Amino acid sequence: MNPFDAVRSPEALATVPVCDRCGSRIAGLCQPLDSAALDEVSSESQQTSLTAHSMVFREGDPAGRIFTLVEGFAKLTRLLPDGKQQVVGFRFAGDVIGYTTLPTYPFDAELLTDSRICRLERGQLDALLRRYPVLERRMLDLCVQELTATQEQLVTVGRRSAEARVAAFLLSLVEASRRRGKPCTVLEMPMTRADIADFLGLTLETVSRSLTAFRKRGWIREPVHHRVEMVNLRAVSDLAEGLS
Amino acid sequence: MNPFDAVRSPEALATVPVCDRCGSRIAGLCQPLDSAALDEVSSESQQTSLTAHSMVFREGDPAGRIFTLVEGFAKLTRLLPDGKQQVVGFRFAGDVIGYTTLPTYPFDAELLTDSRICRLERGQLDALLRRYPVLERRMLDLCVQELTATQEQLVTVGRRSAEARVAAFLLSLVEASRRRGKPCTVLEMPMTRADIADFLGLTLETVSRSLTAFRKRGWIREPVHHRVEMVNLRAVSDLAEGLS
DNA sequence: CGTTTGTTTGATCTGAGTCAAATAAAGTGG
DNA sequence: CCACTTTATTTGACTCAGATCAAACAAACG
Repeated sequence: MNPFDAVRSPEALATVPVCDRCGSRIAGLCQPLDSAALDEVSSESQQTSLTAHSMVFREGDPAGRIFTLVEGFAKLTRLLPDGKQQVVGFRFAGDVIGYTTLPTYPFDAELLTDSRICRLERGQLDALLRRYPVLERRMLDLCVQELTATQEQLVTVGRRSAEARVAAFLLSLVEASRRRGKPCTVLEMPMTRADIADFLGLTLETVSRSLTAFRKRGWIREPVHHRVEMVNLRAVSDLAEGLS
Repeated sequence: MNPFDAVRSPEALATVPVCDRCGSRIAGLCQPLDSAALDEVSSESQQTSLTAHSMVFREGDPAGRIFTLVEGFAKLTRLLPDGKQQVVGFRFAGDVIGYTTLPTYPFDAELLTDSRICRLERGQLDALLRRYPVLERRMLDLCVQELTATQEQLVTVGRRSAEARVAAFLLSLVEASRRRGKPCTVLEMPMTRADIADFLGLTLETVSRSLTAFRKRGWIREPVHHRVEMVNLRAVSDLAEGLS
């Protein structure tokens, strides 16, 4: 009855059926739907595999589709008038990409790795929204979540030192991994130093220097390219909090 | 029919009845309601006058109410672990404050001036949402708007020089004034240099120096305290865009 | 009218940007 | 599979925008 219950009782999610297309018990759009509804969504949505560096959509494209990232990593970027890019966020398996009430997408979405994405046409989405009003609430929840995360990011970029920003970024990777149900200390990190820098409002050299410093202090390891191991999570989070 | 139409046709807003309590043809929550619905909301909402520096709510308070700022100015802030504050946004007459699907407010809301606010209990809001499903869509629209603005702010704070940030801030005041239907070159600016600095990720000294520089270049004037006159809007917006 | 709070301005310092060059890794086509 | 190109990362030297520290001034306030 109370439309806020969905958020108040996250433990209820465990009982929700999982969309076999989107695999999205985690964070996807379909989370609040029952099995019948899931079948309908499944039958209307298209799943595709795309290679790294594909554009899911571009800033300014008519926002005609909504996507769930089933497998892989993506970055969301805006192009500045002076040609530089600002990364406004990263997306992980289970995340929804491209839901907006605006007529066009407000940023580029580019895949960082080979990925599978689940695609839903806006017309179909509208029909689903009419049939399952709970979905509209779901979209609002996702939007609030994203807004809160963006405000958090604003604090990080606005007030923290370079190393603290990089530390906060590493923690956000840990958090994203936890959300996907893999609370593991070895994390995929498919973004380049330049991507991270554009996300944090730094230069790629400064990001590199910070990560090198963390490595030398024994806080992290990079066993292979595009993978970090968090050795001393405590030290990293203290630095991120500014308690250095 | 199409739930996105509300956003696609902003010109339709002119025909929407105005909430006499909230005065919110501009941006308020009640915008999409018809007269009958407005009467119901009016009878259930409370209007109060509050003095400058009152807290509308604090970060972490149970999010039991939603507010419309009828008259006045507010700032939204988050407190960092190290005690510094980040201003995540300013709010103007007509804006909604405190709508969230989270169980608690994610930031402080403090009034900058004597203000009138319209208050709605969450239980009443839930009832309204059930009765007027269009309101849920409205909340989603507002959330998307806010998200877009916050991402914009992220770009400003992450990538622009100090003067460009201050210029962008001034432009956002102009834009907010325009949204309230007063496209005027003399603007209320009730926030202190420290507030602006905390919003832009700068120090108050740097904000002061930037504004002084703009004044010396004849781009702005400050006829009285807490009021700016935009003399050369073009110069300011060129600087904000980084075309300086 | 004294006190508090906000603003301006100056002098100095420093964290992160810039420029540059050396590796290292990942593609790519023969 | 290997030479060759391209792209990503690291490291060093130098610079500068903006922070910090400090003090004078102005406005608001009780």
